[in-house]
Amino acid sequence: MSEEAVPPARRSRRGSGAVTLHDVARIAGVAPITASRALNTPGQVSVELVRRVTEAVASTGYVPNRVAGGLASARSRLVAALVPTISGPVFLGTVRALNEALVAHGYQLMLGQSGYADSREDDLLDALISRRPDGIVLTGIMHSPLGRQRLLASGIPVVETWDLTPTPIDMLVGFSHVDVGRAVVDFLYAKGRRRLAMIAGDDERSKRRQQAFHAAAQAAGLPAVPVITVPAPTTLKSGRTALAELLQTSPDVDAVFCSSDLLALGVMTEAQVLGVSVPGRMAVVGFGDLEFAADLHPALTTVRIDGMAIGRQAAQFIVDRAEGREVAQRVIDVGFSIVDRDST
Amino acid sequence: MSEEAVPPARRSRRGSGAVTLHDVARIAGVAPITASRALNTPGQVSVELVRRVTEAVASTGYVPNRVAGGLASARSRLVAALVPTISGPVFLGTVRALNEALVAHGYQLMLGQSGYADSREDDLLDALISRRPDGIVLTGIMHSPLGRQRLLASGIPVVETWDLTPTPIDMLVGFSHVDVGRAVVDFLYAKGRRRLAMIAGDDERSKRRQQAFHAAAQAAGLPAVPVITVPAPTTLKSGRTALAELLQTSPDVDAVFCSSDLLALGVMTEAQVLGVSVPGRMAVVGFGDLEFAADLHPALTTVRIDGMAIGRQAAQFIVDRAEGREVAQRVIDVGFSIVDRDST
DNA sequence: ATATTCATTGGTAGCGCTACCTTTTGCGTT
DNA sequence: AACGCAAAAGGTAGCGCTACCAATGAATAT
Repeated sequence: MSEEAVPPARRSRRGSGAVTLHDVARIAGVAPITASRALNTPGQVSVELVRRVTEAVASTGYVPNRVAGGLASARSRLVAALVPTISGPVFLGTVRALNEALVAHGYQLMLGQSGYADSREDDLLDALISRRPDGIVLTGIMHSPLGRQRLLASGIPVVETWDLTPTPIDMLVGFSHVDVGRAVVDFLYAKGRRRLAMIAGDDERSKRRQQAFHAAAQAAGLPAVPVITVPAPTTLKSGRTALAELLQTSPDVDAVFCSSDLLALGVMTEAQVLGVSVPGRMAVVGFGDLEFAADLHPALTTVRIDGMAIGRQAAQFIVDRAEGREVAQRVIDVGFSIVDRDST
Repeated sequence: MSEEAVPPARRSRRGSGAVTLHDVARIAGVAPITASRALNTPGQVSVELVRRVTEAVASTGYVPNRVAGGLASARSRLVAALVPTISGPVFLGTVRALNEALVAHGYQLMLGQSGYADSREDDLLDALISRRPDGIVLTGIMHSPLGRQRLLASGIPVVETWDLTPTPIDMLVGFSHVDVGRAVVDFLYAKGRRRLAMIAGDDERSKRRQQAFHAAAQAAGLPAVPVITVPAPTTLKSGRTALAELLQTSPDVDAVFCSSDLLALGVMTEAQVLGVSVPGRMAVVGFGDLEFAADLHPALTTVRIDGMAIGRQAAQFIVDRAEGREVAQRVIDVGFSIVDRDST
């Protein structure tokens, strides 16, 4: 006689309790899919419905769940950046500009710090790929064959930066470290310097600059270039100790090319302590043109890299790819310049 | 007579084509859910099956899709960090340590840069919340009422850092800027300095230190403290110009408290140019104890904040919450110390 | 008047994973 | 031999959103 017992209108057993797009749609009196369009592609929905949906969003405090959106659309709108360390000020401008450009397009940046050791890089790469980012930006070039294979297999757009290579994985924004080494030799030679030295970090790119520097000096008929290698990341302190060591072994050096501005600051600090006049007895050239370089005393001559431009271009590459546009020019050389200030 | 036509074994209309957990399970000859457990909670699965699943993973190059996992489990394993700018070196150590600690627990860090203007903060907050992070770390305190409400409503664990407040949103790791201002006055007074000045960034926390500095000097019966305010983020350049300006109006100042080490470096640079001896005629105190402070010449006396400890503790807070552990002590004062070096 | 287009709205079916529950298996107990 | 019980394995049903397709009606073309 009695109806079958009504099934206990059981509330979804999971569910965060947060406002969902369905709630918004119900309140606005439209279908969920219409609410989705009203928010994502309002051009496809009548003005009236967009208004109602917008109102419902405001009244509920709805914040879309982009985890769900990402799963459904296979576009996470997340981009991963892989840097050796965020502490080194060199890549900071790149990361900042990258982040700003991405946020402007509705993307978010995930940070990955590999350390200067390659070993952790592969694990980190898997952790990042598991988030299915729409792009991966590497500072430097991926050398590990496993890493390359992993990236290729993932199908995720990749931008390598801060270097050039004839065999990029995908896209690239960088400049030639070999050219930098050569250009600094030419620059110092033109200034009348003949006894050149270099203080270089032990990372891949520093080494490349150092070798080119060495080779160019030799080609110019200059005496052998003493090189002091310091561990990455470079610091003011290692600049100081490196100069002290350098002057011990090669007291007649008249120009030092440092592989970072921080190193150069250390060199200038130590020079002042030792009573070595800059640029009088010794010229100093830095690398990076960090914000403080222009305001040191003496103002630091340095190799200027537009790290922010690198970041912006990397963001552009990835956004273009994510929106389905073909990237015509996959390799961009942003070049560099030597900013001639008072330390040379 | 004939069987019904076999439905066209239509390949899923979407799908990225990537290897999924189902593929792995099929190859290992187990149910998908068992494969999931073999990877996430291997203790619940027999050794034999774990081995087969692991093998299948290796043979296919499977990388789990944490977007899907995050949706299903309502745990994204993503943490958002909101900083004014990544360029200011002050928070860098915190972000680095935070990231390292999070990665060690399988979490990934998302970066949000609000700029020093509050206006963009609310939008950015929504963008971050839409990713449903398992935690949000703020550098500084959230003051915007809208932002506070948004955060509270989201139910996401929040850690405010680098400051103290009687009304934290949730959890907090910081120290008292007021105490810093006072302590530096005491320190300089004990060193015999009487004509104190301050060069302060125009951000919230600098201002608080500055006011306390001012008040403490007054309380000690010292003459009025001239203050030069410079825009955030602070730079070496603004330190130089600020000192020049300061000496113009108050030539008899014998101690300057700078609201960042970079500012202090600028002050020392300018002092050297102007022939003002440090610490002879003027003492300089920085803030932050950045890596380079100890190696300047003269070595910089500065307020040491353990930014990395702040980052690690913030990570601990969030991981604890995410794993369902109750956080007993929600507010941690990491304190500070004055590192007495040669500039005072 | 009919066919054809287009703009707008809605319905269905997943995306790849895990929470929750059920079933099966292996083993010791009485 | 029947039972109980824990461990191991599997089934089902979503998480909240969007791609794809279908339906509707209005406007235009023939």
